[in-house]
Amino acid sequence: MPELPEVETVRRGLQPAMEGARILRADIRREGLRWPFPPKLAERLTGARVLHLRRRSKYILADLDTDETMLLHLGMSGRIIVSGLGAGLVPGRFHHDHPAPERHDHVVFDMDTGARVTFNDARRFGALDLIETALAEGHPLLVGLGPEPLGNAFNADYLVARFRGRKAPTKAMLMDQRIVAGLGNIYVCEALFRAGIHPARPAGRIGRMRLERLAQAVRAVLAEAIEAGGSSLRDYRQADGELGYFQHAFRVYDRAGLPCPTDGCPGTVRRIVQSGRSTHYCPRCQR
DNA sequence: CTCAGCTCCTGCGGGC
DNA sequence: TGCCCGCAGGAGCTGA
Repeated sequence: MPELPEVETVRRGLQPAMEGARILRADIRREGLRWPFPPKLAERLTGARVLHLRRRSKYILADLDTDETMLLHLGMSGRIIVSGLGAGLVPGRFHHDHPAPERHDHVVFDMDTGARVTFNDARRFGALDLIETALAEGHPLLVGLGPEPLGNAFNADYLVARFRGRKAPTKAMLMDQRIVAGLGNIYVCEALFRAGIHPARPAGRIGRMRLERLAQAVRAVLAEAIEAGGSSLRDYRQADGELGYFQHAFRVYDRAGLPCPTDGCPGTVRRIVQSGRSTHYCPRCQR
C-alpha cells in the first residue's frame, strides 16, 4: 500500500529514533514475511548501530556499523511505528510505557534512544532482509529498479526512450518499477490525471510534449504528497502514528462517480480495472 | 521480450 | 447478527 511518499515519510519519522542509535534488542516474532528472514537475524542486529537511513524506491535501507544493511519493504499493509520517543525520556534506558504488542507486530526493535520501533504488517506482503552494505545496491530486489522519479535521471527524454514502441497501457508502464521506481496505484492515477493522459493509452503513442508534462506531473504529485505526510486510507500511518493527509488532495483516485475537479469540465470520474487494479480517471480531460 | 493474469495474506464494508 | 463477496498504497512468477 505505501508508495514512495509514504515510505519517505516513514523514513523521515524513523530518523530521530534510529539514526546514530544502537539496537539493544531485536525481537523477531515470526520466521519471515513474504520471504523467510535471513539466518541469525536477531543476533546480527543486536548491538548494531544504525549509521544512516536511506530510501530507494519503496525500500528503506538502514546501514549498520556491522557493515551490513537492513532492507525493509512495507508491501501493501506494512506500518512502522515509533513509540517512547516523547519528551522527558532518558537516553540509554529502557522505557516501559510502550503500547502493548498488537496482532501482526512481527519485528520489534528497542533502541538505546529509548525508542521502540515496531514493524506491523497484517497481510505479510512486506519484506525484511540483511545484506553486506557493499553489496546492497546489487540486492536482487533493487538491482533492476528504474530511476528515482524525483531524481535528475527521470525526465521527458528518459520517458521518450523507454516508451518508444511500447503498446502497454501508460498506466501499466508507470506501475512497472523497472521503468520508474516508487510509483504505485494512487500516484500513477493522480499523475496521469494531471498530465491529461488516458491511462489506457499505449505508452508509445504519447508525444514528447505530453511526456514532458507527465514527468512534471509525477514529480509534482510526489513532492506534494511527501509534503502532506503521505496518504492515509486504511493501514498507513506515519512513524509517529499520525495520519498523512494527502488523501484529501486526491483528484481522481477513489472518486468514481464524482465530478471531475477540472474547472468547467462536465465529466465524471470513472473507475476501470487494468491488469487487476483499479484505475480512476476523467474520460473528458484524459486522452 | 512483452504483456496479462494469478498469487501470497488478512481485514473491512456492503448486500442479503 | 451472520455469512459471503469484492476490494485493498505491492510485486514476483508463470505462461501465452
